[in-house]
Amino acid sequence: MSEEIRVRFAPSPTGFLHIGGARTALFNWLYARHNSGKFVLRIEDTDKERSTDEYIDAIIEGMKWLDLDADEGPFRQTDRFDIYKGYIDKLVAEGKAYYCYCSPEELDAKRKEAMKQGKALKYDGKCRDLDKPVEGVKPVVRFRMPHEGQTTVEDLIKGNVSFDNEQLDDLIIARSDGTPTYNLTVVVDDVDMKITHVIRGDDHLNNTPRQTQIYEALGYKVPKFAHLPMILGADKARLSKRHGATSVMAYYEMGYLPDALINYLVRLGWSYGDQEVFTKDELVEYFSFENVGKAASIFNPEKLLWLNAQYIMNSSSEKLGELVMPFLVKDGTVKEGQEIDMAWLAKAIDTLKERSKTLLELAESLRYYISEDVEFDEKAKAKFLNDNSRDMLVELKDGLTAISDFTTEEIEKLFNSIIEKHEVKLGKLAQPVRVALTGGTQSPGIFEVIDVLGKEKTVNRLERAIQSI
RNA sequence: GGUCCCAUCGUCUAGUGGCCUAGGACGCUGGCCUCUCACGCCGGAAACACGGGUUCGAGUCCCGUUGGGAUCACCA
Repeated sequence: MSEEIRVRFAPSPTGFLHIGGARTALFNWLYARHNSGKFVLRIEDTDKERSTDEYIDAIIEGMKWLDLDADEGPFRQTDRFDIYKGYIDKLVAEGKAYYCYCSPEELDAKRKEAMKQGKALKYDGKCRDLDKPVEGVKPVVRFRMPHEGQTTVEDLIKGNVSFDNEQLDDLIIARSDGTPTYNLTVVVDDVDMKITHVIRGDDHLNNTPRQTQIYEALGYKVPKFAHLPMILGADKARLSKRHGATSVMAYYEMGYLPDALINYLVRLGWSYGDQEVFTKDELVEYFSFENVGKAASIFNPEKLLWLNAQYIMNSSSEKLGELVMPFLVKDGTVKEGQEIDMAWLAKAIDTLKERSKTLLELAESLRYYISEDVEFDEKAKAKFLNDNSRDMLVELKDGLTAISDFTTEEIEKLFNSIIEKHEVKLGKLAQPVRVALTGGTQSPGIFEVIDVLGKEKTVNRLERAIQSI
């Protein structure tokens, strides 16, 4: 019997959950679900200077929105300092790590010098063989890296990657205040949490041989690795605020559906033949590292927008009604405490969902259905609400008022009789009506709009438009 | 600069030596549909970075060049 697959997402709470982190979390989640394994969330907050509880909450909020549910955690490394301490002491006792008394300033100066001379920026090993402590200096602990041979990382995505051990320097595993650093904690935790596959961004690939050495010094089996290619901005630089929104929750605010973001993100680096749109179940079923590419990819907001439109189009109007409510409340279309008939809202959304790329757009369009009055677009009013259309609008208003059976069929008959009488095409009447009812020149089919609005609102708005001429 | 990774349309990608006259998707674009806007449908422009090998045959394998990225903290 094979061992259970266990993966983890291990963000550092020094910022919000961003696009890159979300993609890493997603691939971990997919791998766990595909293999019926476990997905662990671990917060790497050993850097107390930069980590905050707010960011921990923000990361959890982002994952919750994306519905990337963890099976275990969140674990916090700051709760585990005793564990790391034990391992650090053990390493020192066995001579696999040593105290280093060099000051940060001294190290910095050496780095700059090395940079100037174009040499490798590597710790020179000054304290490596020191036999007694330096008085009055709080030392850091350094891991004693081997200087000879090679370390090969077996990566599920990149293949075998070899590094000369000569390259590896004696990295710091404990700060002078005794707190552990990343390269130690990540190894200890992955061992302790029985992580079988380390799936992370390929910016970690260069760290991997160092970590491999630590695994071996501790006497543990190294897990499997899968280093995901980076997500870059349009200028091929690392994705940052300059490239637009990078925080996952910003996409919530812009009216994106979580599944659309997921679908977009998964196709950045992964593919399944020519398929573009996937359900979550399909993703779980199809996901495999064999189909993960090696090259970095560029974040393309247009394609995400298109996917979001697809997801909106294919969502039920009832569900969209629920999702769009917060946006309606936020922009004031729906007042605090105002009752909205959700069945009616769904009917309104039926007419709008194939012309809304985001929930924000949907909310905006919904305004002319929900609000009492509509504001006329100046140019539209000038072009369509004028003496040319006035008579037809009056006839329509009177005709609609007189209709007892307010059905689309009857309404269409009325429209036809008016345009026949005036010898014009439907557009000549439909556009002025559209402006009268929605305030602008773009909307769903005019009969759909009237149907959603109902008799009273339709007649009132026509009256108001006529008065404005 | 050292080390490591990477390289198919503008972008995401299919391609695992002959099925490639290189396929799909976004975007762009011409048309159809039509009461507007969308949706949808039909069509178009658009790529194997370059140079050497290996092979009967290379987008696919190897080497080099070029280009891009990552990393080199008492950050993770």
